[in-house]
Formats: sequence, C-alpha cells, structure tokens
Amino acid sequence: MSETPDYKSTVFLPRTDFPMRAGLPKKEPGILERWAGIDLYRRQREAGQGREKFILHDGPPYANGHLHIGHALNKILKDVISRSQQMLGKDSNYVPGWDCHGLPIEWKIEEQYRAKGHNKDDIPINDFRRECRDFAEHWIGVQAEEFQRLGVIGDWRQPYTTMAPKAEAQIVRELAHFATSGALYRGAKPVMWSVVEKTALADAEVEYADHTSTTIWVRFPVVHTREAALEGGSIVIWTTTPWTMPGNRAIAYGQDFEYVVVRVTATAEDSLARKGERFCVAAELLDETLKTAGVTAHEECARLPGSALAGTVCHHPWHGKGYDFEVPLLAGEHVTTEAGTGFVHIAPGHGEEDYWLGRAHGMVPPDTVAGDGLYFDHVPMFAGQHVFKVAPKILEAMTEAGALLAHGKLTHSYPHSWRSKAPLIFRNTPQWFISMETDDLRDKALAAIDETRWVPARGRNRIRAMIEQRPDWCVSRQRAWGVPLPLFVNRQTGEVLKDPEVFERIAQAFEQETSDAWFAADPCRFLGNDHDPDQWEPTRDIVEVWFDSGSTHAFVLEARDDLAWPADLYLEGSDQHRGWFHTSLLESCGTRGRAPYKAVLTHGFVLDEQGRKMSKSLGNVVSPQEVVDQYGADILRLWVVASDYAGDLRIGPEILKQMAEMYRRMRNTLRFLLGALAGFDAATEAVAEPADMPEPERWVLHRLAELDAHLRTACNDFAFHGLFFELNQFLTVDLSAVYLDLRKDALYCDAADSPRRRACRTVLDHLYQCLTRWLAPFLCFTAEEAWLARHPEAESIHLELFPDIPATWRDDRLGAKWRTVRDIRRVVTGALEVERAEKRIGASLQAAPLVYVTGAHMEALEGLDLAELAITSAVTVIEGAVPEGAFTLDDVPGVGVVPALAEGTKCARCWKVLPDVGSHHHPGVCGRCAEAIDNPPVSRAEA
RNA sequence: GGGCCUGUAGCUCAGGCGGUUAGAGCGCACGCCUGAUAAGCGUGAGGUCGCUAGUUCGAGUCUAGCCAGGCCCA
Repeated sequence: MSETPDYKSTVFLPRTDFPMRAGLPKKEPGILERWAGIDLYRRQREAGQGREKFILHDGPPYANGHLHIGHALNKILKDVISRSQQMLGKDSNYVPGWDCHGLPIEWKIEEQYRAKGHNKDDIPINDFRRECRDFAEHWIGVQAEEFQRLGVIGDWRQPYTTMAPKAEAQIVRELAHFATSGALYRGAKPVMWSVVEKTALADAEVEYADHTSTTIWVRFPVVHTREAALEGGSIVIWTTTPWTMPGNRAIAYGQDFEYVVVRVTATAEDSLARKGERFCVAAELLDETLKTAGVTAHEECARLPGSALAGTVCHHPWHGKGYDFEVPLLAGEHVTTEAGTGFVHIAPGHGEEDYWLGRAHGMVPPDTVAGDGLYFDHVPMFAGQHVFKVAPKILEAMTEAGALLAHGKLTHSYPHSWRSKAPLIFRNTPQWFISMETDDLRDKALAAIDETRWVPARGRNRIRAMIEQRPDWCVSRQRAWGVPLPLFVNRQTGEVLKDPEVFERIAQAFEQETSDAWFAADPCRFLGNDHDPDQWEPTRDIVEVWFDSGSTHAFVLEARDDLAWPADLYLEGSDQHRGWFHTSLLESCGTRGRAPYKAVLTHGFVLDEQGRKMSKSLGNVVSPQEVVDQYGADILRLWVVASDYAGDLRIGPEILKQMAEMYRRMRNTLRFLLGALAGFDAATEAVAEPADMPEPERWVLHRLAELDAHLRTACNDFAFHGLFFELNQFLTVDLSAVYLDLRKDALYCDAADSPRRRACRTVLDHLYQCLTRWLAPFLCFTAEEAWLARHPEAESIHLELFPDIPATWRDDRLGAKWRTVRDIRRVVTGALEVERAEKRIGASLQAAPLVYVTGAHMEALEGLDLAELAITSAVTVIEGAVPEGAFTLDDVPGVGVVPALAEGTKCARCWKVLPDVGSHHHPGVCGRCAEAIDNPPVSRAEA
C-alpha cells in the first residue's frame, strides 16, 4: 500500500487578508483619514453633478456639551438616509448645523462670572456675548469631531450656525417680514417669575415640587343676571393663590357643567356661611363645598346649565375699597369640576389661561405685582406687601368684606425655581408676539401640514393638534445671548417702525459685524436720516432661539446654491413636533406660505434595556463615545438601522452584544466571499446568464433580486429594521447554512475551471458586489474595508451606486420550488442528527441515506442532486410510501429518511466516501479529485 | 392632571379582513466538524401575547378600564 500524499495544497481553500476580527475602534479612524485624504465629500458632490438633489436639512443640535446617545441616533439615521439616497443615484448633499444662541450657554457664562466674583450686570453686554460666542464655537468643534467619528459625512468644512453673521442678518430680514405684515405685535403675557432672582424663568428652569398653599372659598356678589335665582345671591370661587385676588377681573365657568343655586338653612357653629344666604356652585361640587363651608342644611333654589350664566356680572368682594369694577362671568375651557366650586377666578396678569381668556374679552391685564414680589403702590389695600406673606391679610380683608365662605390648606404640585428652589408666581410682562390669526398663519400652517408627508403618519395628528390650539408665538426674551429683536418703537404711540430700509441697514450691519452691532452702534446708524432717534426707541429684547432655528431653511437652504428649498426631509426626535418642525413650519408659512419641508421623519427616544429613561442616578447611561471605543461606530450604526425607531428604542450591554454578534455574521460572510473569490477574474471566468448556471446559483440570484426590491422600498420608506432582519436571515439561513455550506465542496475540490465552480464564483462575485454596496450606507466603515480588500486601486465604495439587478435574476417559481427543497433537506439533516447522537456517524459525508418522497417532492428535486444539497456522499431518492421506522418531521408529510452509511473509502482530498476511491492514478482520491489534481489552474493567482 | 404613543420568548423583530399546537434570527444548552477555526453546521429548551373585564361559537388580533414606560404640555 502506497503512502497517501497530503492533498491539502491542491485544495482551493479561501485566501484573504481581510481579518476575521475587525478591531473597529482602531481601524475606523484610519478609514476616516483615508476619506479626508481623498476629500470624499467633495468627490461625492462631483459625482452627483447634474443628478436629482436630495436635501436632508439638518436640525441643529445645541452647541453646549459632548454628544449623547440621542444625538448619535439622530445623526447616524440622517447619515444612513443621506448615503442611501446618494447610492440610489441622487445628489444627496448634507450640511450639518448648530444652534448657538440661548439660555443654557448664557447660564454657563454667568456661572463662570459668578465663580470669579463678578456680577453679570456689570459686564459690558458685548463682552458677555463674546464669551457666549466663544463657548459655542468651542463645542461646535468638539461635536463636529464626535459626529465625524460616527462616520457621518457632510460639509463639515462649511457647516451652518445660527450665530454666523449671515444667519443673524437673515433672521433680521425674516422678522422684518412679520413686522411689516403687521403680524408682529406687542402684547403682554404672564410668565413664570421668580421673586427671589427677580427674573422670568424659561420652561427649562422650572421644576415642579410639592407646595402647601392657603385655599379660599370666596363669594362674589351678583349684580346683573338673567337668572332670577341668582339675584341677590353670590358666585363662589375657589383658589389656591389668595395673593392673586387683587388682580381678579373675571370669573370663568364651564359651559357644559350643571350649576346649582342653594339657600343656606342651617350652619355649624364655626361656619362662615350665613343662614338665608344664596350662592351658586357646580352641582357636582355642591356636597363638598357645603361640607367645607359648614353648611348643615340647605334647600335647592334652582339648577341651571353653565350656558345660562353668560352675561351675569358680579362685583369684586372689595367693591367700594378701590376695587370698584365689574367682574363678568365668562365661559372658560379650562374649568374643571375636579376640585373647588366649578368657578375659577380669573386674574389676567397672573395666569396663562387667565391671560388668554381675558384677552379674548378685551381685557388689559392689570399690573399688580412688581418683580420683587411686592404689590405696586397703586394697588389698594395691599401696596408694598409681599405676595408670599399676604395670605393672612387677604383672608382678613375677605372676612371683613363678608366674602370669605371657607378657607383651608392644600399640598399640591407647584412650579419652583430650578436655582433657588423658591416657589414661582405668574407675572405679567410686555412681550412681542407673532399673531396666529392676523395674517392667517394658523390656517396656512394647517394647510401646509396636510401637504407634508409625515413618517410615521401619526406625526401629522400630533403637530396638527398643537397648531390648532397654540396661542400666538411669543418671540421676545429678556436675555443677552441671542439675535437682538431689531425693532424701533415710537416713544409716544408705541407703534413699530416698519421701514424696510431700516431693517436692511440692520441686516447689513449684522452681516458685517455680527448682531453685537445692535448694542455697539448708535441707533442713528440704522434709523438713517428719515427717522428721529428721539422718537424711536430700540428694543432691548432678544429673539427667542426657536425663531433662529425656525429660520434655518432661509439662511441655509435658500442661501446656498448647492442646496434647495424646500427640503426633501427634516428628521428629528418626536419632541420636535413642538420644537423645530413646529417653528420652522410657522416661520416658513408666515414668510413663504408653505412648509420648508416636503417630508418629516421622526424617531423615538433612546431608553435603557428595561425601557427606562437614562439617568446618571440610575447608572444606565450609554454614551456613544463608550460604544465607539469598545465596539466601533459600525456597531452603533447597526444598532440604529436594526431598531424600529418609529417608537422608542433601547440600548444596553446585552443589545450591543447582540449587534456585535450580527455584525460578526456579516463580516465573516464578507470574509468568506473574499477568500473564495481569490484570483477570480470576472472577464474570463464569469458565467454570464443565470440560465447557464446550476439551480442553487439561480436560487441565490433570485434571493438577491428579492432583497434588492426590499432595499429600495426600505430606502424610500426610511425604514430599515425589516431590511436588516431579512438581510441577517439571508446571510444566516440562506447563505451560511445552505448555499455556502453546500458549495464548499465545489469551491475547494472541483477543478479550477469546472462549470459548476465557475458559476458558483460568479454568484459569489455578485453577492460580494451587492452586499458591499448595500451595506455601504449603513456599515460605512466595514463596507469600505471589504471593498478596498478586493479593489485596492479603487477610491471608495461610497462613490458607487447600488447595483442594478437584471430582471432575469428574479424567478418566483424557483423560489417556491426551493421552499420544498429546503423542507426535504431538513428531514435529511434531522435524520443525520439521530445517527450522530447514536455515534454511527460524525461528519455528514459518512452518510448516504435513502430518502422516500412523494411525486410532488420528486418534482421539486428535478435537476438537483440531493446528496450535494445535504452534504452527504450519496443519496438514494425513492418515490414511494415512507417505510415503517423511517425518520420523519410532522410538518413535512410524505418525506421519510432511512439512514445508511456511505459505501467506499474516504477520499483523501474531498473527504467524500466513495466507491471509486483508490482506483485512480493518484492514490487515495476519487475520480473528480484525480482529474482536478491533473488540471491545475492556468493563472498564477489561482494557484 | 391633559394630548400623542408603546408594551408578543433573555434580546431584536414577524404575526392582511379575529379561526386549529403564536413564528424567525440572535443568545442559551447539547452535539458535530476541524479545509470560513476566537469560525462553520445540526438539534433542543424557552412565551399567563402588560393586567382585568366585555363583544363573539372563537381574541395576540375588536371594545372599555387599569398597570408600567416614553415624548409633549400643565
């Protein structure tokens, strides 16, 4: 017996330098450098010349800290969409931007001054603003680095910012639009006010905490009414803020509530109620009110609907003591019957809803409380007193007036200052508003909502509801860091100067010198010769930052030649229905009559693995920097596209591990393809037509055609998680477990130029071409790495397009046929597993089972070699009844497998067990292998 | 407190008009291979479909309420 040689060197094993382990955290920065080196962004623009544009307009993040996971989600999603549109054949130009003005930065700078012992008010305003500007500048640099590390491609050399001189200038022009149309007006609004810090607070500065308030039930004597039962009686209101009583100007009732008028017939000893008096409260709250007031017996005089109260007028309880006005009853939507009396006392200077209700009825809010919490000198009875200490005196005065029906204490959730923790008050302040009605802004916005595509569709309802009921847009802020409100107000008439030339002079100055010019320059410079500076007073407010970002469409999309207006897509978290989507819509509808976007995509929020909000105290915060350092940006990107971001999404250690697992499968598939394609030359080796290929190859091409359709749908719908699920399924089930597994034999052992092997390598080449390009928008680093591994001379996969899939690849009949084939295969592998467990076989090539099938199955196997499919050395297929004892699967009726060992000897080269092994001139091998050894590949690359 | 939304195996997701034992991949357990090898293949165990009522012959799928969580607003 001759020695059997080692044939391993004659087998075509995979050869590639593409490493199994990615080492992404180290590798990705190198790829980024390469992109910077070839100026990939610029090359993409050149490649996109003349193509249809796709403009995803970036919603500007706020420049004040490191990125968190929500930023990463948002930016990666934008990048993935932008890149996929580019590869669909468009010119997808993405210009990132930043929101720079506003409170959080102002706070930070204030804090720095305080730390140095300076008072903000002592600093020249433009020095202060300079520091804010520098601060924003710094964080823009940091965030730009962090975004780019995630693989986000865009015009990082010329991003936009809301504090750029051109942006500030355009914001002036946008405001001029509203000012000249008359939509901008000066009004008054109660704002959350801290009497400790003597300043208005923004929403973000307010926190809610428990607070104990004095509650009072107060009679308002009725002086005019249509209801006889009310004559001579009183309306009882309930409030938790007695200090607002001097500001009372009206009483609100619920239009649809039932009210009842009662006469008191008996009272408890300490009751403030009087026998014989009549008063009115909501029927639902009568019992509680009577109990609180110590009324022990009563009779009902009348029941009436809320609507009957219209036109009823009361006197203020302190009528005759300086409060000599009428207090009308008004229908109010915010009245509830959850607590109180069903009547809400209205102080238009001290509550948002009060203000708007008063405004709707032409009331001018009275000024009652100064910034330090003291009543103004002109307030009768309480001048100079502090609102937080006045409750006992109010009670006393009410009692004296005979108006107090009851009082108590209530602990409830109440707004407090974030800084001082002191309770807040609502205080009336003059502000500038853009009217929702004057110029039909509300109607325009609602119409624009209908013309916009909202993804997911529910976004439409959400923003619609907000626009329908939102009050006028308050655009002024009493702060320092922002675009100055560029208005001149007539000192006598209060009228706004509407001269377009003045606005343009302001804009020009801002464009030259930033908006600091407003504070530095003499007003004459803007007013010119036509207007007397003694008559016109410049405003000292700044523009609220939402107006800044709401104008980005103007100073970015319209201003840049390489972009387009309106945008194809705005894409932000669902909170932006109230934010950027909302203000951009209003701004654009007000100035241009339509939305600045054609479509709006929203994603949810990132939560931890348990679905909870991330917080430092819970210790469940996942930072993008950590993920990038530990796993790499491609893993984070995979997480984004594999998640269903229509709702909230979760991230945590286990989820990331799973993503890394999925990535491994993708990477190893690419690696296998690269290895198996070593030396493949499509020009000489490829099989052109599917018709000339074996069926497994045609089936894979069919699956690629299906996936291609799915990919294009996913890109157009901006929804990728279904695609990634199917892609993973394809790689795992179709390729790794079936096609690649069964083709290893042909790839490794067939003669280099066997038709079967050539067809297989052709398909592997298609697989490689498709997978690398398909993955490019998503796993932008790995796709590039895999692309360059095979095309070292190429510039970048990101200059390629998605491949065009020939229509001939799609074969739905074959797809159906293969579902049956796979069923049969499952029965065979199941049967082999039993043999394996019984230690009768190890490798499947030791087996040569008998497979019993029906006629239908026989048809499905037509043209196929079941042994090849099942990776056994032989198979005998028998059309006929399944014999007793054969292996079967419940869900594959009609198929039975009787195991048998393959006959013959194991081929030393291909490891199949075959009868002819040893009968050829090369010892220990089968006929095919003997021939393959004699016909080594022609090309050197193949060797 | 109000508006919008979410809740199917450990994880990510499927489950047209309500209809037999609720699916997949990953992970896990066990086994195989040792020519994709810190890889590959196979088999298996995992679910009161958030909870409770109701409609129905029949509900993960329809209705109501509740619970938990998220976003926005107060």
